[in-house]
Amino acid sequence: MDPTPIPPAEEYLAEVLTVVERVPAGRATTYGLVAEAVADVLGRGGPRQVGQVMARAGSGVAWWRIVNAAGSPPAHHLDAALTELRAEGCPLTRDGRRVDLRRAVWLP
DNA sequence: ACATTGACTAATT
DNA sequence: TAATTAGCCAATG
Repeated sequence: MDPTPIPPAEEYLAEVLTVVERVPAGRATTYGLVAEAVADVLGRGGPRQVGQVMARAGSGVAWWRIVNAAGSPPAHHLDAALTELRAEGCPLTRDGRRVDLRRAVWLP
């Protein structure tokens, strides 16, 4: 029988979204950490793959809780992300342009 | 099969 | 602190 008619990319997509859903409001995590969590299950993928998935995911997911290692949300919707994060009470840096990962990071 | 691309990261300057 | 460089992994043309 065919237990997996699921394309690898779709499986990876699903796993990434699962991890993203676990990030609590008011906290944030990085592409790299999500990639590691997914790799623990699927054994493949890296930060760039997570980014690719998020780009495809669109709305319906809390994409603004995923930031790069420096704490900056994706440049595509930087202002929108900062607005959402602020609304959730996510700790930001003094200049208010990035997430203060030292306090806000959530480990998968 | 090869080259290009991308919501990345870490090290260097 | 910010800009640049090199490395990385899979999707796409």
